Amino acid sequence: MEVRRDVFQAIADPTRRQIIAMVARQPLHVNAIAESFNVSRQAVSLHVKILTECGLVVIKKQGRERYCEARLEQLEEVTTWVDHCRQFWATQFKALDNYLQQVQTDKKTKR
Amino acid sequence: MEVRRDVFQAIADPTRRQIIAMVARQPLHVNAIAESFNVSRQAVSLHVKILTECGLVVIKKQGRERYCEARLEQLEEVTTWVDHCRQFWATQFKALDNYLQQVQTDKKTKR
DNA sequence: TATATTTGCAAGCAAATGCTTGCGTATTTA
DNA sequence: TAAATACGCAAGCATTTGCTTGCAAATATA
Repeated sequence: MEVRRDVFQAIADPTRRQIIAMVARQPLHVNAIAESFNVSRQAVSLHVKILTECGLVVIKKQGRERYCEARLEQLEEVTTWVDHCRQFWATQFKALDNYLQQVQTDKKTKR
Repeated sequence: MEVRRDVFQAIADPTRRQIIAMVARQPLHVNAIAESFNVSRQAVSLHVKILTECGLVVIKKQGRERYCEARLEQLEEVTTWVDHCRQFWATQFKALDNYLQQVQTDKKTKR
């Protein structure tokens, strides 16, 4: 059974984020990606491997080259989590609003 | 000058994501957070510190307790990046669409 | 078929990460 | 004032991460 990589962890690395942004524009093979970075080809290759392991990138073999294509559906997990948190957050402030309004009403009633 | 922590790195850890989700619902002090986890108070304290360093959480002192409040504006950086990538991605497919449509048109013209 | 190119895999290593334990400090409570 | 509570800091340690170098496999080219 394959251990599913964590998408959040995958995008934590700035180099990997750059790679994702690059292949989102257009599919690229590993060497083409590596040319844009100062690290070795193997380092890039490893980053790509991590990205494929969490489904953010898929490899299409074409002869001896391997093209990396972005699969950004996986980023859904990230936006979903962010939205989730934001929703709670908004609710929290709404509750505060309600409370303040209540205080205001009480004041009026008292007066 | 303070070294700004990376938001992406901050949310890479599942424990920290949980902490963010918790304090997004309501402010909590460190011990209250720690009770929900199996790790030590100090471990949680360290996670909170990391979260404050990247601005996702602010500490409000109240007596001897320190309340952690969420500051989710910082998550903007994450959603912005995701949207950015998605936009390129969509453009890529649009380009493919245009190409296919062109091929189709050419066929018709030829015929 | 011999050589060049693209790539993955494995070993090794320094730095970062996440955790624990022990101790000190500030604040509250008895 | 003395004890309890909430918390940060620092040291120590195992694991993970990110990188490099060396080598082997697959495919293309001469």
